[in-house]
Amino acid sequence: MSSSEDSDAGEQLLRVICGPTAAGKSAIAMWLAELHGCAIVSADSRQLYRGFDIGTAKPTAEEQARVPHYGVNAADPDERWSAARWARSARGWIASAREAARTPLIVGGTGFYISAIANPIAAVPELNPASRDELSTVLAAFTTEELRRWTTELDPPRAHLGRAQLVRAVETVLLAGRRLSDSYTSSRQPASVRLRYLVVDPGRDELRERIAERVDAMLARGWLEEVRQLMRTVPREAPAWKSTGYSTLRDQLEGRYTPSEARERVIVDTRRYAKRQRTWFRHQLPREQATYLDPNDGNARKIVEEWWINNSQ
RNA sequence: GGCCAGGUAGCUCAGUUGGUAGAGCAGCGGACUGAAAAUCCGCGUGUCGGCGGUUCGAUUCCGUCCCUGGCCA
Repeated sequence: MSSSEDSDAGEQLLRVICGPTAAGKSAIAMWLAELHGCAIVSADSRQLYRGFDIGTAKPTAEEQARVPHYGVNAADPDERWSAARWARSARGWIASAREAARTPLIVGGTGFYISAIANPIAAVPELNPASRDELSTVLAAFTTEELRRWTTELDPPRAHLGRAQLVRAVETVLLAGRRLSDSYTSSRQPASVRLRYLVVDPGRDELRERIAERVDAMLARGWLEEVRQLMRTVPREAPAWKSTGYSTLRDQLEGRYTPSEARERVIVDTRRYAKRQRTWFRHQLPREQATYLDPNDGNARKIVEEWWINNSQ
């Protein structure tokens, strides 16, 4: 098949396969990709990082040989990425796929990144990196409650958010003299692409089992050894270490957990991550753009095929 | 079979000198505009092993039965 069905209509239509971790997105994506000659664009904030392979469930070399993948191994472990940066890159990957006559298929669990394709992250004031580093050292000493009170004064619409957001709101006001929330309201731009989501979700109980099985499979494939290697080359504070499980296995290797404690911890952390993802996909997606799929549904294949056809421009 | 210890939330346990109970972990719900596998906000979800008795009132006291662990036979 060719990508001509999707090319040059005024607005791009993009198919997205998303859903919580371990839901079975990849299997469906690989099937569709081989059937329709797609390239897969990984929308995953962790598969980005080189060297973090087993624990991030990266597509295998064999899968990457069968279907071209973008967005995998695109960053060094100590690089700090962002939704805006990812969306910018993704536009390039999508264009490359089309140039290669392949239909781009976005696949991944990082909903925030995906939504940034359709709703570009607002342009915000550039902050001087040196001042920002200096300020964040100072802010690190404040409790979250203190930062929240401060944000209530400086940028009220941001005051209900989490610590990471509070810090950024305060930094922006202090260093740029502007409220972040003002940037959002003033720079609303019309979406340049239309997304059609297939949300893969087998449900809480099934997910629970799949997560435990997958963590065990990852450990059996040498995840611990991978972490041991990474500890030699990747700085302790590198963003890639925030990937679920990695710092726990590092703790195990440093003797702070027994193997069974670490395994349990990783499974629980993964479950919590999946829960947050499910909440996100339940509420943050435009309802009319989303099709929800239980991969164990007897009609799953048919639903996927219909979803593909109905979103062919 | 006898003796001892124990049976309270999904798990590990605390507690009530009689007024239907609370911690940790697990779990559930939610937020999300340049860290998003991040960062935060909210919520005890319970036949206090069963059945009788005493009592205005029993998870608590008494009896009995069941279950678990240990010791002795």
